[in-house]
Amino acid sequence: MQDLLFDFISKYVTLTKDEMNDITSLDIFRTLKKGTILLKEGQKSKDEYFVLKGCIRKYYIIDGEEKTTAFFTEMEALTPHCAINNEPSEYFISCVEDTTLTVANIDLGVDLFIKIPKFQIMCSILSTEILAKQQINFDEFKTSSPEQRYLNLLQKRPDLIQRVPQHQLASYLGIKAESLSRLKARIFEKIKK
Amino acid sequence: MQDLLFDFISKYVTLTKDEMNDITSLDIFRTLKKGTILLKEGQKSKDEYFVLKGCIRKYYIIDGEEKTTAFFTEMEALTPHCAINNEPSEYFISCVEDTTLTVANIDLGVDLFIKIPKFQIMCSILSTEILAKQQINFDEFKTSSPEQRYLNLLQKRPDLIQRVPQHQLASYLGIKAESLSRLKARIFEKIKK
DNA sequence: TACAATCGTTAACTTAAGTTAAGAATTGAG
DNA sequence: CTCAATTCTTAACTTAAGTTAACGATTGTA
Repeated sequence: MQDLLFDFISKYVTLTKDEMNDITSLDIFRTLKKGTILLKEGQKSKDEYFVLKGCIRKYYIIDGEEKTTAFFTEMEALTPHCAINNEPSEYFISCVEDTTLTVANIDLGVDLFIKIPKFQIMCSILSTEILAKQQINFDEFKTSSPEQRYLNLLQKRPDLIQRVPQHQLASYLGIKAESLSRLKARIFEKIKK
Repeated sequence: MQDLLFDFISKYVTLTKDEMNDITSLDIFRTLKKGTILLKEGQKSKDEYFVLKGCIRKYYIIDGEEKTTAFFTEMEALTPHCAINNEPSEYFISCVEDTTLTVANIDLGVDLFIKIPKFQIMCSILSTEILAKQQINFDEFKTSSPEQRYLNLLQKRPDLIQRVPQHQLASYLGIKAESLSRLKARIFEKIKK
């Protein structure tokens, strides 16, 4: 399982055997059951997550309703806002499936930067990449209808539609579960003709 | 006008007189007329912008229609996607008002990093800040209705509503201009009661 | 100043999302 | 295996956004 992490890292920087051992000895790998809550609203935590296998989701509870705003699957990283600003979290993070991930305290990350300076390079590349992706996602979301968003998701992350409960997917698309059902039926009608 | 830039920088790092002179001598300040187009779809450019006074907007043309996805006002920076990936731009950038900004080639930015290493620190702080803001904005957008988005904007960026054409504001809120007019009338009705 | 273009609003009508409720299918726990 | 909870879909109705068109106000330009 750790190999998944090292394969990922190797795309950005080359680690020595010693450095890999340093990382392994940190004991940051966790396997969690579906439904496990990693972070709750109001909670302070400095943990960052990197998904190796499985899927986690970020959601708000607004007026008693869950609003899912993001999913993170294999090789995706999530640094909760509260880990940066040290304020109580405004959202929840939980496992959509049984999930294996790394849980790294953000301060421990800083230690690593000292021990393995090339990690800084990787992180600055990664954060640029994530920001760019984020901006494109936001633009696409703003400029398209729920139906277009669904079709777009079908192209870009077809796996998500299969592995995620539909009511979570609906709020991820900015609509209600009932609307998603109708929307899918509508699309299916069009294809049939 | 340059003082605005140095005031901004001073929040992150302290520059010496020499360093300030280095920056001034780069001749990166531009004042542009309302309506000036900084970047067109399909164009390749390595320029990054930092608004000192005025307002610029980023928009797509989709099926012949302008879709505005972002505004940048005083002390906000915009690095177009094409400046990073060196692909033709997918969107336009133009001046909403007469605008003074810095235009810096991204390669020139790299030179600066070598000449003034502390700029790297500032940039990594800035990119973390921007990513965090971006994520919160996206979450707010996803979890709220057009009406809530408008009310939210009224709280957070009341100036935008005044200085920006309503049809541009509408697409920024993810709706059509006519819907924005109705939405405002609706809100006004509620307040009147 | 005069004329054209752009802009903002209103109205009537269409389409799709929100709401409420119900029921079938699936999942999970005991 | 069984029962309860969760999930997904469908339906009927409401609300709001999209569409098309018109019109007055504002802006920019010749």
